[in-house]
Amino acid sequence: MLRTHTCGELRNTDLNKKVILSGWVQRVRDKGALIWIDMRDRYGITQIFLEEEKSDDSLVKKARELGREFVVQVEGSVIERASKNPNIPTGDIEVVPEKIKILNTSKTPPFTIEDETDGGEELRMKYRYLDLRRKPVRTKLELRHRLALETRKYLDTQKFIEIETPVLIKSTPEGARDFVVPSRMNQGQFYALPQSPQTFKQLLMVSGYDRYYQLVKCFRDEDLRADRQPEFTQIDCEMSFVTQDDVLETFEGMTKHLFKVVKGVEVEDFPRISYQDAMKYYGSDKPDIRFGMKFVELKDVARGKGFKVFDDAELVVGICAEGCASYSRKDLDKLTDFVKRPQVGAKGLVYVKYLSAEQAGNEEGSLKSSVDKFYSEEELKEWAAKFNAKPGDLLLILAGGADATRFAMNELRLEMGKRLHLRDRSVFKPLWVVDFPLLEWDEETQRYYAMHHPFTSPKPEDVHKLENDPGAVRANAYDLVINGVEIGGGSIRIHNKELQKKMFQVLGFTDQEAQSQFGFLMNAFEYGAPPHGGIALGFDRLVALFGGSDSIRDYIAFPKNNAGRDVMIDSPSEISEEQLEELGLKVVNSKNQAANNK
RNA sequence: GGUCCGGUAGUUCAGUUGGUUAGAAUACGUGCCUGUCACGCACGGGGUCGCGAGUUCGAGUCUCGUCCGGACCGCCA
Repeated sequence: MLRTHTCGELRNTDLNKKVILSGWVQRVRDKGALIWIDMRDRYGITQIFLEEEKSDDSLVKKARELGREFVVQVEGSVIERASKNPNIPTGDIEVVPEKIKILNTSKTPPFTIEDETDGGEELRMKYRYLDLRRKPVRTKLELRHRLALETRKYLDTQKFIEIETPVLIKSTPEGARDFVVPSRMNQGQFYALPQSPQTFKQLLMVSGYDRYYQLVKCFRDEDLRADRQPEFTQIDCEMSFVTQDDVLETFEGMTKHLFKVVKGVEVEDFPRISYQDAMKYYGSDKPDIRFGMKFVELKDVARGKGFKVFDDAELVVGICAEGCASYSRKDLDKLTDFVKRPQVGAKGLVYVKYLSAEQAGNEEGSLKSSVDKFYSEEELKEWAAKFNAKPGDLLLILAGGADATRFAMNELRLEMGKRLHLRDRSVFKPLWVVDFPLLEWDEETQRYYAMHHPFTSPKPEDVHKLENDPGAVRANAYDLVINGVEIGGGSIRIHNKELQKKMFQVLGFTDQEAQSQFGFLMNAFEYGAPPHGGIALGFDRLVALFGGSDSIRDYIAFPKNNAGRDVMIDSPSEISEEQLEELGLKVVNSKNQAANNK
């Protein structure tokens, strides 16, 4: 037997027991006459204790051979510690060894295996198998496991069944770039890895599996971010004979369940706001509603006073930052620099300080702004009223084209939320964003694209606009947003062949293209397709949100870096001439050739 | 495709206006230490300053290029 107990379970109640432990050497503290060895495994740390005088010479010698991360087996008895350590669960006891066996040696690791490691990101990713030994990383993977388990348990109680769908599928031009896999048996042809199991789950609905789910890897060949990996996991679901409300209620229930059992948090009912209102009040389709600071539009009160910037603007919009009238010139300059960054893109920032009586040095308080030249105090007061601003508050105003200004104001609102500590990681505010537009016009290619995907159904009352005003058609589509993070989205699907055909027409597909790419789905719709709809939640993002992090990388055992590389196994990599030959492929252009050959 | 930040000891970093032999902490090694638990003390080894070119009497430091890593914009139905 290699062990009778783990390194995390022995307590006072185990005194005098003969035990065998196996694990890694965390640290040896050799004080000459006394030697302590911290032994670590997944479950915790147990202290091994030797006295030079009372122990066998060979045992002491063996103990002194141990280095960090050696794998050892210790046989001995549990005793009470002379001086206890209240900071760890096993801190009342220690094990006095009779035998120490080195199961394997270890090189000194390139960084310390400690909660607060000295290793940088790059090194930890290269030696990810060592990084995973660290408790903070292990805790994150344990959280991931727990969420996966509870998701499955909940969906099982709701009569969902998990069905696997294929990974080698067919490339389609819509949406994100596909990862592509060459076929040896069909040279010159390629599989694609799924961006989502979308069409398969819809086919399962046609087959009568009216509640399907899958925790499934999906793949998108697009550039990465802290919250985007080329392979990622979705909680993918589909239901038949449901309305939009049925889907929202089911997954609101699931989300609440996860918060309750995994985090011990009771979240309130999720508000539902339309895409249009989300854009109007937050400038974003994934608003963070942990704090207010809603947009207020000022065009009607600000125009016609000779301030050209506002007069010429399509949109004049502001937010009210509570208690920020005390901001100095320097603070305001910093905010101005923030909005002028190319990533935010505003031309400038107008402020109005609603000074309190104390700040103004008079009895009533006063209003001071960067546009005092154009607006009287009375007029500024009228603005303040629109914001429900109180003395002591600060109004921040941007103007310009509607889309760009909303975008910049969203960035500014989030920045102010951060500065005012209103984005508390222990607070969770989910919401549904509903009534998304069905289509999005793309200037570059001069055509409409499906905002969600081409299988999303238009709202029945808007279907008649498909011909003449496709941009105005709203979809039965919804997103789940939590704390400003898009956690998932879905829709009620089209289940009628004619409507699906029409949708492809609007998207600029010829009948032939639609038939060759999605014919299997439209054919299936002719054999009794039930009304259906579903949702997919980004599992990695959900786990990171639960863990209180913006980056999903730490919650993935073996993630890729921001260039899509796995620096541990060094992939992607070239393949041999023989492999290329078999696949009927030839590399004609490789900018990485030189780098890889070094 | 673009913008920004970084690369100096095993590791994390400092390094002044361009100027003598590039430092600290930690890790590692050796010795001492009877209750440690981030043990302590003493001593020691450890450097292609990412790489290449340029400017200069002289480059870790300035310029250009390049590679690597990180963050972001575009992109992500």
